[in-house]
Amino acid sequence: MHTNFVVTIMRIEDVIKSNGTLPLNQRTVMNILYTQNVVAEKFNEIIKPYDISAEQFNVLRILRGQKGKPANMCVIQERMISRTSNTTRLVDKLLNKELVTREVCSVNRRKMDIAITNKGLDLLKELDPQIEEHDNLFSKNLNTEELKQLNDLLEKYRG
Amino acid sequence: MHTNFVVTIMRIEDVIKSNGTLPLNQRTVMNILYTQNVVAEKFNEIIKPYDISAEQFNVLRILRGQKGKPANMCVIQERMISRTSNTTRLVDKLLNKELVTREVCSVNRRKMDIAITNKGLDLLKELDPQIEEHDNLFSKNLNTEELKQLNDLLEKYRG
DNA sequence: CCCTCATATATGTTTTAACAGATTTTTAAC
DNA sequence: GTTAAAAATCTGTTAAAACATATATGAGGG
Repeated sequence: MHTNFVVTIMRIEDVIKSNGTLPLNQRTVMNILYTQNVVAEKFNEIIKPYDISAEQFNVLRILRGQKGKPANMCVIQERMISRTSNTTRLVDKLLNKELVTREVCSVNRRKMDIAITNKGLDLLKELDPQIEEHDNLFSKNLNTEELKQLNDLLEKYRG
Repeated sequence: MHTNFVVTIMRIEDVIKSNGTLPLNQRTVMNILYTQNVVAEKFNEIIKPYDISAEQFNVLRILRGQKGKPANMCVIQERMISRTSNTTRLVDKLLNKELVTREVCSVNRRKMDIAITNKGLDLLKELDPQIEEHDNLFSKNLNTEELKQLNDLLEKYRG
Protein backbone atom coordinates (compact mmCIF):
# COMPACT_ATOMS: atom_id res chain seq x y z
CA MET A 1 0.00 0.00 0.00
CA HIS A 2 1.15 3.49 -0.67
CA THR A 3 -0.10 7.01 -0.20
CA ASN A 4 -0.98 9.28 -3.06
CA PHE A 5 -0.21 12.97 -2.80
CA VAL A 6 -2.37 15.05 -5.04
CA VAL A 7 -0.62 18.34 -5.59
CA THR A 8 -2.64 20.95 -7.36
CA ILE A 9 -0.36 23.44 -9.02
CA MET A 10 -1.79 26.92 -9.25
CA ARG A 11 -0.70 29.14 -12.09
CA ILE A 12 -0.17 32.68 -10.89
CA GLU A 13 -3.08 33.76 -13.08
CA ASP A 14 -5.35 31.42 -11.13
CA VAL A 15 -4.07 32.83 -7.87
CA ILE A 16 -4.88 36.41 -8.76
CA LYS A 17 -7.92 35.36 -10.80
CA SER A 18 -6.72 37.00 -13.94
CA ASN A 19 -8.42 35.72 -17.04
CA GLY A 20 -6.11 34.73 -19.85
CA THR A 21 -2.34 34.54 -19.58
CA LEU A 22 -0.10 37.39 -18.50
CA PRO A 23 2.93 38.42 -20.54
CA LEU A 24 5.89 36.28 -19.49
CA ASN A 25 7.88 39.13 -18.00
CA GLN A 26 5.01 40.35 -15.87
CA ARG A 27 4.14 36.79 -14.98
CA THR A 28 7.61 36.29 -13.59
CA VAL A 29 7.43 39.36 -11.41
CA MET A 30 4.05 38.32 -10.05
CA ASN A 31 5.21 34.79 -9.38
CA ILE A 32 8.23 36.04 -7.46
CA LEU A 33 6.23 38.50 -5.39
CA TYR A 34 3.52 35.99 -4.64
CA THR A 35 5.80 33.08 -3.82
CA GLN A 36 7.70 35.20 -1.32
CA ASN A 37 4.38 36.14 0.21
CA VAL A 38 3.34 32.52 0.65
CA VAL A 39 6.69 31.52 2.11
CA ALA A 40 6.92 34.52 4.43
CA GLU A 41 3.38 34.09 5.67
CA LYS A 42 4.03 30.49 6.63
CA PHE A 43 7.25 31.54 8.30
CA ASN A 44 5.52 34.18 10.36
CA GLU A 45 3.00 31.64 11.51
CA ILE A 46 5.83 29.55 12.94
CA ILE A 47 7.62 32.27 14.85
CA LYS A 48 4.55 34.19 15.99
CA PRO A 49 4.08 32.11 19.18
CA TYR A 50 7.62 33.08 20.16
CA ASP A 51 6.86 36.79 19.95
CA ILE A 52 9.59 37.73 17.55
CA SER A 53 9.30 39.06 14.03
CA ALA A 54 10.97 37.52 11.00
CA GLU A 55 13.52 40.33 10.96
CA GLN A 56 14.30 39.86 14.63
CA PHE A 57 14.78 36.15 14.06
CA ASN A 58 17.05 36.91 11.15
CA VAL A 59 19.24 39.16 13.30
CA LEU A 60 19.47 36.49 15.99
CA ARG A 61 20.57 33.93 13.42
CA ILE A 62 23.16 36.33 12.03
CA LEU A 63 24.52 36.81 15.54
CA ARG A 64 24.67 33.09 16.16
CA GLY A 65 26.65 32.78 12.94
CA GLN A 66 29.30 34.97 14.54
CA LYS A 67 30.21 32.08 16.82
CA GLY A 68 30.78 34.15 19.91
CA LYS A 69 32.23 37.21 18.28
CA PRO A 70 29.95 40.24 18.55
CA ALA A 71 28.81 41.97 15.39
CA ASN A 72 28.57 45.69 14.72
CA MET A 73 25.34 47.23 13.53
CA CYS A 74 26.70 47.71 10.03
CA VAL A 75 27.70 44.07 9.81
CA ILE A 76 24.20 43.04 10.83
CA GLN A 77 22.71 45.34 8.26
CA GLU A 78 24.73 44.05 5.37
CA ARG A 79 23.80 40.46 6.20
CA MET A 80 20.10 41.07 6.43
CA ILE A 81 17.84 40.09 3.59
CA SER A 82 16.09 43.42 3.65
CA ARG A 83 18.37 46.32 4.42
CA THR A 84 16.51 48.67 6.64
CA SER A 85 17.60 51.84 8.32
CA ASN A 86 15.85 50.72 11.48
CA THR A 87 18.42 48.26 12.70
CA THR A 88 18.79 50.25 15.89
CA ARG A 89 15.18 49.79 16.89
CA LEU A 90 15.26 46.16 15.80
CA VAL A 91 18.13 45.53 18.19
CA ASP A 92 16.36 47.60 20.84
CA LYS A 93 13.55 45.07 20.81
CA LEU A 94 15.91 42.14 21.08
CA LEU A 95 17.62 43.91 23.97
CA ASN A 96 14.33 44.36 25.80
CA LYS A 97 13.75 40.65 25.53
CA GLU A 98 17.31 40.01 26.74
CA LEU A 99 18.07 38.02 23.62
CA VAL A 100 21.13 40.14 22.81
CA THR A 101 23.59 42.46 24.51
CA ARG A 102 24.81 45.78 23.18
CA GLU A 103 27.87 47.74 24.18
CA VAL A 104 30.13 50.35 22.69
CA CYS A 105 32.99 48.83 20.71
CA SER A 106 36.26 49.32 22.57
CA VAL A 107 38.30 49.80 19.40
CA ASN A 108 36.00 52.23 17.63
CA ARG A 109 33.59 54.11 19.80
CA ARG A 110 31.29 54.84 16.87
CA LYS A 111 30.50 51.18 16.60
CA MET A 112 28.38 48.96 18.78
CA ASP A 113 29.13 45.37 19.67
CA ILE A 114 26.01 43.27 19.50
CA ALA A 115 26.11 39.70 20.77
CA ILE A 116 23.52 37.00 21.23
CA THR A 117 22.84 35.88 24.80
CA ASN A 118 22.32 32.34 26.04
CA LYS A 119 18.63 33.11 26.18
CA GLY A 120 18.82 34.04 22.51
CA LEU A 121 20.71 30.88 21.67
CA ASP A 122 18.15 28.81 23.53
CA LEU A 123 15.33 30.41 21.60
CA LEU A 124 17.04 29.63 18.31
CA LYS A 125 17.71 26.07 19.39
CA GLU A 126 14.05 25.62 20.16
CA LEU A 127 13.08 27.05 16.81
CA ASP A 128 15.67 25.18 14.75
CA PRO A 129 13.64 22.06 13.97
CA GLN A 130 10.60 24.10 13.03
CA ILE A 131 12.62 26.34 10.74
CA GLU A 132 14.15 23.31 9.08
CA GLU A 133 10.68 21.90 8.63
CA HIS A 134 9.66 25.18 7.04
CA ASP A 135 12.64 25.10 4.69
CA ASN A 136 11.50 21.65 3.57
CA LEU A 137 7.81 22.43 3.39
CA PHE A 138 7.91 23.85 -0.12
CA SER A 139 11.22 22.37 -1.22
CA LYS A 140 9.78 18.88 -1.07
CA ASN A 141 7.67 19.74 -4.11
CA LEU A 142 10.82 19.83 -6.21
CA ASN A 143 13.62 17.31 -6.62
CA THR A 144 17.25 18.24 -6.01
CA GLU A 145 17.95 19.02 -9.63
CA GLU A 146 14.94 21.31 -9.87
CA LEU A 147 15.87 23.09 -6.66
CA LYS A 148 19.32 23.79 -8.00
CA GLN A 149 17.81 25.09 -11.20
CA LEU A 150 15.41 27.33 -9.31
CA ASN A 151 18.26 28.84 -7.31
CA ASP A 152 20.38 29.34 -10.40
CA LEU A 153 17.54 30.99 -12.27
CA LEU A 154 16.73 33.34 -9.42
CA GLU A 155 20.35 34.37 -9.09
CA LYS A 156 20.68 34.88 -12.81
CA TYR A 157 17.39 36.76 -12.88
CA ARG A 158 18.62 39.29 -10.34
CA GLY A 159 21.67 39.82 -12.55
CA MET B 1 30.95 47.56 -32.95
CA HIS B 2 28.96 46.09 -30.15
CA THR B 3 28.44 46.59 -26.45
CA ASN B 4 29.51 44.11 -23.85
CA PHE B 5 27.32 43.55 -20.84
CA VAL B 6 29.19 42.19 -17.92
CA VAL B 7 26.71 40.57 -15.57
CA THR B 8 28.05 39.52 -12.23
CA ILE B 9 25.87 36.84 -10.75
CA MET B 10 25.73 36.93 -6.98
CA ARG B 11 25.09 33.71 -5.14
CA ILE B 12 22.72 34.28 -2.25
CA GLU B 13 25.56 33.39 0.11
CA ASP B 14 27.56 36.29 -1.29
CA VAL B 15 24.63 38.62 -0.85
CA ILE B 16 24.17 37.85 2.81
CA LYS B 17 27.91 37.32 3.29
CA SER B 18 27.54 33.83 4.61
CA ASN B 19 30.70 31.81 4.46
CA GLY B 20 30.35 28.41 2.90
CA THR B 21 27.26 27.10 1.16
CA LEU B 22 23.82 26.94 2.74
CA PRO B 23 21.76 23.75 2.64
CA LEU B 24 19.78 23.68 -0.60
CA ASN B 25 16.37 24.00 1.04
CA GLN B 26 17.38 27.00 3.10
CA ARG B 27 19.18 28.46 0.12
CA THR B 28 15.98 28.35 -1.86
CA VAL B 29 13.98 30.14 0.81
CA MET B 30 16.63 32.84 1.09
CA ASN B 31 16.84 33.27 -2.67
CA ILE B 32 13.09 33.69 -2.93
CA LEU B 33 12.89 36.18 -0.08
CA TYR B 34 15.82 38.18 -1.33
CA THR B 35 14.80 38.24 -4.99
CA GLN B 36 11.39 39.55 -4.08
CA ASN B 37 13.10 42.21 -2.03
CA VAL B 38 15.24 43.35 -4.93
CA VAL B 39 12.32 43.40 -7.34
CA ALA B 40 9.96 45.16 -4.93
CA GLU B 41 12.53 47.77 -4.01
CA LYS B 42 13.09 48.68 -7.63
CA PHE B 43 9.35 48.80 -8.16
CA ASN B 44 8.83 51.16 -5.25
CA GLU B 45 11.48 53.43 -6.65
CA ILE B 46 9.46 53.75 -9.83
CA ILE B 47 6.10 54.53 -8.29
CA LYS B 48 7.35 56.67 -5.41
CA PRO B 49 7.31 59.93 -7.40
CA TYR B 50 3.61 59.31 -8.07
CA ASP B 51 2.81 59.11 -4.38
CA ILE B 52 1.16 55.74 -4.40
CA SER B 53 2.27 52.55 -2.72
CA ALA B 54 2.76 49.24 -4.50
CA GLU B 55 -0.46 47.93 -2.96
CA GLN B 56 -2.37 50.98 -4.08
CA PHE B 57 -1.02 50.59 -7.59
CA ASN B 58 -2.01 46.96 -7.54
CA VAL B 59 -5.59 47.82 -6.60
CA LEU B 60 -5.78 50.40 -9.38
CA ARG B 61 -4.58 47.83 -11.89
CA ILE B 62 -7.12 45.31 -10.66
CA LEU B 63 -9.85 47.91 -11.10
CA ARG B 64 -8.71 48.73 -14.61
CA GLY B 65 -8.89 45.03 -15.37
CA GLN B 66 -12.61 45.20 -14.63
CA LYS B 67 -13.09 47.16 -17.85
CA GLY B 68 -15.66 49.56 -16.51
CA LYS B 69 -17.45 47.23 -14.15
CA PRO B 70 -16.93 48.15 -10.50
CA ALA B 71 -15.40 45.61 -8.13
CA ASN B 72 -16.47 44.76 -4.59
CA MET B 73 -13.99 44.87 -1.75
CA CYS B 74 -13.88 41.09 -1.53
CA VAL B 75 -13.12 40.81 -5.24
CA ILE B 76 -10.26 43.25 -4.85
CA GLN B 77 -8.94 41.30 -1.89
CA GLU B 78 -8.89 37.97 -3.60
CA ARG B 79 -7.00 39.40 -6.56
CA MET B 80 -4.32 41.07 -4.51
CA ILE B 81 -0.91 39.49 -4.19
CA SER B 82 -0.88 39.97 -0.47
CA ARG B 83 -4.25 39.48 1.15
CA THR B 84 -4.64 42.06 3.83
CA SER B 85 -7.51 42.91 6.09
CA ASN B 86 -6.86 46.57 5.49
CA THR B 87 -8.42 46.86 2.08
CA THR B 88 -10.83 49.45 3.43
CA ARG B 89 -8.08 51.85 4.36
CA LEU B 90 -6.23 51.13 1.15
CA VAL B 91 -9.28 52.19 -0.83
CA ASP B 92 -9.74 55.16 1.51
CA LYS B 93 -6.40 56.48 0.37
CA LEU B 94 -7.23 56.01 -3.29
CA LEU B 95 -10.53 57.80 -2.68
CA ASN B 96 -8.78 60.77 -1.11
CA LYS B 97 -6.66 61.07 -4.22
CA GLU B 98 -9.80 60.76 -6.37
CA LEU B 99 -8.35 57.78 -8.17
CA VAL B 100 -11.39 55.61 -7.41
CA THR B 101 -15.05 55.97 -6.49
CA ARG B 102 -16.87 54.00 -3.83
CA GLU B 103 -20.57 53.49 -3.40
CA VAL B 104 -22.88 50.98 -1.81
CA CYS B 105 -23.78 48.13 -4.15
CA SER B 106 -27.40 48.44 -5.22
CA VAL B 107 -27.95 44.70 -5.30
CA ASN B 108 -26.37 43.78 -1.98
CA ARG B 109 -26.07 46.58 0.50
CA ARG B 110 -23.31 44.84 2.40
CA LYS B 111 -21.03 45.22 -0.58
CA MET B 112 -19.29 48.25 -1.95
CA ASP B 113 -18.80 49.07 -5.61
CA ILE B 114 -15.32 50.37 -6.23
CA ALA B 115 -14.46 51.78 -9.64
CA ILE B 116 -11.41 53.48 -11.07
CA THR B 117 -11.85 57.10 -12.16
CA ASN B 118 -10.47 58.74 -15.29
CA LYS B 119 -7.83 60.30 -13.12
CA GLY B 120 -6.88 56.80 -11.99
CA LEU B 121 -6.79 55.53 -15.55
CA ASP B 122 -4.61 58.45 -16.58
CA LEU B 123 -2.17 57.71 -13.78
CA LEU B 124 -1.93 54.08 -14.86
CA LYS B 125 -1.44 55.08 -18.47
CA GLU B 126 1.41 57.34 -17.47
CA LEU B 127 2.99 54.54 -15.44
CA ASP B 128 2.46 51.78 -18.00
CA PRO B 129 5.71 52.17 -19.93
CA GLN B 130 7.75 52.36 -16.73
CA ILE B 131 6.09 49.27 -15.30
CA GLU B 132 6.75 47.39 -18.50
CA GLU B 133 10.34 48.51 -18.34
CA HIS B 134 10.48 47.21 -14.79
CA ASP B 135 9.04 43.86 -15.84
CA ASN B 136 11.81 43.60 -18.41
CA LEU B 137 14.59 44.89 -16.20
CA PHE B 138 15.34 41.53 -14.60
CA SER B 139 13.68 39.29 -17.18
CA LYS B 140 16.22 40.32 -19.78
CA ASN B 141 18.83 38.35 -17.85
CA LEU B 142 17.04 35.13 -18.84
CA ASN B 143 15.95 33.83 -22.22
CA THR B 144 12.36 32.84 -22.89
CA GLU B 145 12.93 29.19 -22.11
CA GLU B 146 14.56 30.02 -18.80
CA LEU B 147 11.78 32.41 -17.87
CA LYS B 148 9.20 29.74 -18.50
CA GLN B 149 11.21 27.32 -16.40
CA LEU B 150 11.50 29.81 -13.57
CA ASN B 151 7.75 30.36 -13.54
CA ASP B 152 7.05 26.64 -13.65
CA LEU B 153 9.46 25.95 -10.82
CA LEU B 154 8.02 28.69 -8.61
CA GLU B 155 4.49 27.44 -9.18
CA LYS B 156 5.51 23.87 -8.51
CA TYR B 157 7.48 24.99 -5.44
CA ARG B 158 4.41 26.57 -3.90
CA GLY B 159 2.58 23.29 -4.45
C1' DC C 1 46.50 70.67 16.05
C1' DC C 2 42.36 72.22 13.45
C1' DC C 3 39.05 71.64 10.04
C1' DT C 4 36.42 68.99 6.88
C1' DC C 5 34.50 64.96 5.36
C1' DA C 6 33.16 60.27 5.91
C1' DT C 7 31.39 56.63 8.83
C1' DA C 8 28.30 54.54 12.29
C1' DT C 9 24.48 54.78 14.80
C1' DA C 10 20.40 56.97 16.69
C1' DT C 11 16.01 59.71 16.73
C1' DG C 12 11.64 62.13 15.25
C1' DT C 13 7.89 61.84 12.40
C1' DT C 14 4.71 59.98 9.29
C1' DT C 15 2.78 55.84 6.77
C1' DT C 16 1.55 51.25 6.64
C1' DA C 17 0.76 46.66 8.35
C1' DA C 18 -1.17 43.38 11.72
C1' DC C 19 -4.57 41.81 14.73
C1' DA C 20 -8.71 41.73 17.09
C1' DG C 21 -13.16 42.85 17.38
C1' DA C 22 -17.47 45.62 15.96
C1' DT C 23 -21.17 46.76 12.73
C1' DT C 24 -24.39 45.96 9.11
C1' DT C 25 -26.89 43.29 5.92
C1' DT C 26 -28.22 38.87 4.04
C1' DT C 27 -29.43 34.00 4.23
C1' DA C 28 -31.78 30.30 5.90
C1' DA C 29 -33.75 27.58 9.47
C1' DC C 30 -37.54 27.19 12.35
C1' DG D 1 -41.98 36.57 10.68
C1' DT D 2 -38.10 35.86 14.13
C1' DT D 3 -33.77 34.58 15.10
C1' DA D 4 -29.18 32.60 14.57
C1' DA D 5 -25.42 32.26 11.71
C1' DA D 6 -22.73 33.82 7.84
C1' DA D 7 -20.80 37.30 4.85
C1' DA D 8 -18.86 41.86 3.85
C1' DT D 9 -16.91 45.72 5.42
C1' DC D 10 -15.25 48.84 8.89
C1' DT D 11 -12.81 50.57 13.11
C1' DG D 12 -9.57 50.82 17.19
C1' DT D 13 -5.29 49.84 18.74
C1' DT D 14 -0.68 48.50 18.63
C1' DA D 15 3.54 47.29 16.16
C1' DA D 16 6.59 47.90 12.39
C1' DA D 17 8.43 50.16 8.08
C1' DA D 18 9.91 54.26 5.63
C1' DC D 19 12.16 58.54 5.35
C1' DA D 20 14.65 62.29 6.59
C1' DT D 21 17.62 64.21 9.67
C1' DA D 22 20.65 64.52 13.73
C1' DT D 23 24.55 63.25 16.65
C1' DA D 24 28.93 61.43 17.64
C1' DT D 25 33.36 59.57 16.44
C1' DG D 26 37.20 58.78 13.41
C1' DA D 27 40.44 59.68 9.46
C1' DG D 28 43.16 62.56 6.69
C1' DG D 29 44.95 66.92 4.77
C1' DG D 30 47.03 71.15 5.48
